[in-house]
Amino acid sequence: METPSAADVQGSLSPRTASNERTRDPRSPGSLQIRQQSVSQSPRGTTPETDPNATVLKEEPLTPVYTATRPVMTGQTVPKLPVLTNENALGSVTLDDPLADSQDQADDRVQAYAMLDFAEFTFYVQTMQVLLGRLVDGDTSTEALDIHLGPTKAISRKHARIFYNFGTQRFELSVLGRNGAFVDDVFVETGVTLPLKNRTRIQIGEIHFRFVLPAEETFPRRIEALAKPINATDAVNLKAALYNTPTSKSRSNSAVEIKDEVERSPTPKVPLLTPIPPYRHAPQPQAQYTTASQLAALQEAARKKEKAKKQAKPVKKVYTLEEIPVEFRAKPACSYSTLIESCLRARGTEKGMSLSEIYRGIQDLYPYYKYCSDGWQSSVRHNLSLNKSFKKVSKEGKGWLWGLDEEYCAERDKVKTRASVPTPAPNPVPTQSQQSAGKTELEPMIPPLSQQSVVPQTQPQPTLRADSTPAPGTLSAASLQSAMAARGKSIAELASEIKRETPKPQPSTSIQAQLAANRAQYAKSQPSTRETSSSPQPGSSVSPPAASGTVPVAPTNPKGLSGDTMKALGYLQQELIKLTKDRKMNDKQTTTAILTQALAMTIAQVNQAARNAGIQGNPLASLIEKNPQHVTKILTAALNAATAQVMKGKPQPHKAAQAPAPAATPVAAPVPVPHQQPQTARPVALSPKPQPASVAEAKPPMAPNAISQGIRKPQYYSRPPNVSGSGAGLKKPSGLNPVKPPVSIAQPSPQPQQSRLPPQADQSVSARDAEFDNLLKSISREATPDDRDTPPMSEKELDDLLNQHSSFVRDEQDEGDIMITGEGLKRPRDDEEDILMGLENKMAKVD
DNA sequence: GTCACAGTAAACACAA
DNA sequence: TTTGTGTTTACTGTGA
Ligand SMILES: [Mg+2]
Repeated sequence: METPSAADVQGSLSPRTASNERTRDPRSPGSLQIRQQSVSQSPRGTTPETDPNATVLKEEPLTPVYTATRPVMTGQTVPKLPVLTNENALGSVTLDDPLADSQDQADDRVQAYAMLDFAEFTFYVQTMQVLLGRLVDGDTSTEALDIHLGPTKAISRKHARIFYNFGTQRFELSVLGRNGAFVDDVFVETGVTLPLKNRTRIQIGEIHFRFVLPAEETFPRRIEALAKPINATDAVNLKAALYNTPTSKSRSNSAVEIKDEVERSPTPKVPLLTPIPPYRHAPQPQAQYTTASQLAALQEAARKKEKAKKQAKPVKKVYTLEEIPVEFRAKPACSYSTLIESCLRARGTEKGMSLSEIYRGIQDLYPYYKYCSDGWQSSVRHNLSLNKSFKKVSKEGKGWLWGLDEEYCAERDKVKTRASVPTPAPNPVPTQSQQSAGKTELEPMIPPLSQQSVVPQTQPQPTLRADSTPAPGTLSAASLQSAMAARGKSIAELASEIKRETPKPQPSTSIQAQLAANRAQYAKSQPSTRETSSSPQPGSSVSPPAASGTVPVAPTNPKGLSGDTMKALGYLQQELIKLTKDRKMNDKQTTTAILTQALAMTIAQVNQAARNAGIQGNPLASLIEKNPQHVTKILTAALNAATAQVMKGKPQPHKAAQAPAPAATPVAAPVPVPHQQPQTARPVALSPKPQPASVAEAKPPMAPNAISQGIRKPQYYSRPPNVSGSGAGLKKPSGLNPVKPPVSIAQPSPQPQQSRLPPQADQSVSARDAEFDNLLKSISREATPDDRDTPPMSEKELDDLLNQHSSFVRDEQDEGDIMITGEGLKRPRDDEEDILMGLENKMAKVD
């Protein structure tokens, strides 16, 4: 095996690849080192060794010579590896003569700046930067990746960059991927760069690793710095690779490929492409190894153990959003007890059902549970144990056969019926084909509107739930959300429905058109809405009626809004546009939808905050006056949420709102809130007690695993608003639960205050409808100073203007990536500002 | 603020 | 020893 000297590496100005070769596998004798390897001269010929256990699992056509496709750092030299020359940091590291024969060191030393310690391998950072991401065939830009993080689209093509910052003299991590990353269990959104300390934990998608600096106690082996001066160009081009020769030959420009199978297969021929690489946990390098044989022995033992473990317990497939049929993405809005009961009724026998049968039954009846992550089984067991409705019928094998305690059920139903408004008896047994057929199913089981929570499950983090909280919004937002809640749908779903259902020979591009669509949607859903007293639902109607808030914003003025309100709305509009300037826009319809939604959300949030704080008067105007930054924050979060929903069509209304602790981390909010006092900007006037200032910041005390599970254990659908979740019990059997009023998008569930809000007063459909209309009208009418005197723009003019936005395209590079967090949507574009300013002006003219 | 309830997770014990 | 099963407990969020 060729191990070019450092001088060779250093001296060459030609593009080359240095492979960071991992050769832990004992089956490749003498390869228990990681060494710089230049493949620049003859990538095919200089990798004579063939190791079937190569890390790189994917075979590709041979590439003659790696050609750098990345920008090259020029004109800069690195006298020494900064990290290692810093006494403070790593004084214990011995700096070898850079010109020393690398072959001598090859046996037990690794020259590297740092190490990325993955679960199954170790990547030695031997270059000034390392790119991590998802390799996409045909996308040459991804060929520059140093580490392939697997095929899952939750990982962006260029998801992260680890690089040495010469200015700060440290390694830093730039999060490039849409879905962000977790750094030391703290979510870091895209666009953020932060310093890396020794042993920093990084999680991208489901891939975990640590950034390890070469300190004796942490580095598995003696890591030597490439102490000699090197040309920065070389540094960039030195691509460390974790592969062995056979495949490395064919992948001269690639590095680590994280795959599922194959890796240690004796015949790593066909790469298996699994969405999430449940990669094997190869033995981690142990410190203090001095000989290759020792290392080999330990590694083999560990590997065997790992293998056995793997065989015994196959990794459950983790589905990506795309893989899950749309109709099964939402968790059925019924409690576990309901699930179990329905299952037992549908499939139970005299002898009962075993636990595993119940599992399967639930999965069959509710395919959602086929796709969601584990954890629900535990809840089922818990429920079986706890709930007296279920009793052990007979013993079988390990456990019991479970059945229904009909007596108890009957009693329970009686109590239920008494406690609530006349309600159809629960018939929790869905027909087998209901959910399977993709219907909204559960019809017989749950009142039509409370069927499914459509909140996509992304993470177990507390999320806003569209059907778990009373609609707090008063203004027009209420009607928008009422419409959503009426169908138990998320905003995103509703939005998509609006898109689909709105008769739009022409896409409705104007605010008015959108309004009309919303109105239509609202009206459509209204008849089935439970939250309004105007249309009482058959059966129980325990849910709080859609509240009319205390917000007196033109509550009785269908034609016009008060001056304050107008002013406030104008402010909102301007802020919205400001915020939008930094974003990549989409087609006009989408843009309109986003803006409309963001507006509605914001209003709802403000109203909610006001109500929480017992604010009387005009909360919007009041808050703007007292704490405009807070308003901006809310607006920002709402914009994020709206953008996520509209753009992705993914029912993840709360993702933005659940931005993991933006205030608690160096991470900025999805869109940096301008002029904001960091972390301290709290709505003094509106927050008598500490409460989340906005959706972006609103965050409950971190529940265990809350954030960390976001990526670590992707649950692509947030636990549905446990319809039965609260205060239900016998009083409110989930199956009988009326639809919960919609939650304000801008209102994260973690806000405990919201639950204590007085329910909104009833409001007639038409009133709210008009209000909604008026709101947006007024907003669009609110002229900017420059445009006050401009003549109104015709609908066509507006459309033409908006058409300009249709040229906005999505991020081509990451197109197809799954947006998990609903954040990171900020995509600046140079010409956006002009266009948006134009939009702003035009909007002002439109009426 | 308190309470009840449901969801979730974990610890633990037990049996196959 | 591992895995599945069942119980219990703790904690959290939600709604009344
Ligand atoms: Mg029981």
